Amino acid sequence: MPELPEVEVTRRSFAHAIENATVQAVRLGKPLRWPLGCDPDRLPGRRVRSVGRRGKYLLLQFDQGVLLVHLGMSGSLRFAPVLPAAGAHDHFDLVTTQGTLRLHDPRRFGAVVYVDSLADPVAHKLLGRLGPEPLSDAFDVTGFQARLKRHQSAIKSVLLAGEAVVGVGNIYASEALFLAGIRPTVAAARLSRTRVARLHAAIVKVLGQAVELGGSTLRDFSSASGQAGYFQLQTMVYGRAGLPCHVCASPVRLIKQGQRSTFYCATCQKP
DNA sequence: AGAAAATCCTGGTGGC
DNA sequence: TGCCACCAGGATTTTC
Repeated sequence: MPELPEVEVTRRSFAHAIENATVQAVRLGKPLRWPLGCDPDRLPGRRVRSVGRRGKYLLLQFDQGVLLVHLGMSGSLRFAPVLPAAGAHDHFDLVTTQGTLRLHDPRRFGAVVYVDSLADPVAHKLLGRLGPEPLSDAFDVTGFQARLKRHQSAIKSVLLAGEAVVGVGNIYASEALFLAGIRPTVAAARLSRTRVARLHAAIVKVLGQAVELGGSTLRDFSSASGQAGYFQLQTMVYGRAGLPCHVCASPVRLIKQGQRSTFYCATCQKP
């Protein structure tokens, strides 16, 4: 399940290789979350300028227009000079002079959307409400606390919503809250400045570390070059319900928050 | 208005 | 072994 680190690892794994390539063809498979938003025949001839990222969206910047790619829950990208024939779950191919970029996504929660520019209303609808990037200077304690103050709901749910900070998904939300010693059920607005600072540091640390380690393979994540990630070897609480906490040995608890699983240690994480 | 629930989808798993 | 109910979850849409 790709969260920000997986998306960033994917970006780094093919950004350089696809830069300056010219699009030759587009192949569409089954429908994804949203329609492409343009006639696929408009894309051949365009040149790939760069591959950026905003939250969990990859941004393929052409000399004219931008392709937004979201991996959803089960999506992964491959980029190689030659790829085998498309399988049942390969729903998008961008064939270029330097290789083919392919989206493989069994559950089809992912999306590939074309916009003429990031100022386009469609792009604004998808990207406009996103909070600051956690691994950039735009993510600071003061601003983070100000945004948390606006939400009375549980801090775990607020992190997932992506308005206070973008890119923290279900796995890393549990992990960051454990690192910060904060109970996931605490109302976001009630966190003290000290605890917000701890959470801020924890998010930066856990996401940064996950990027360094190549993302998570809790399901079957691999980068666009096929390299698996290693983060799953080091989760402190996620997926460890009933197992002893690595710090204090009390059993890790599992609760549901907004239909999502949350893992925490009742001893290490204070309400 | 803000928060919770429903929704999309399919592979994997556990029970019988 | 087969069948089935159920779970996983990002982000939008709908309901409360």
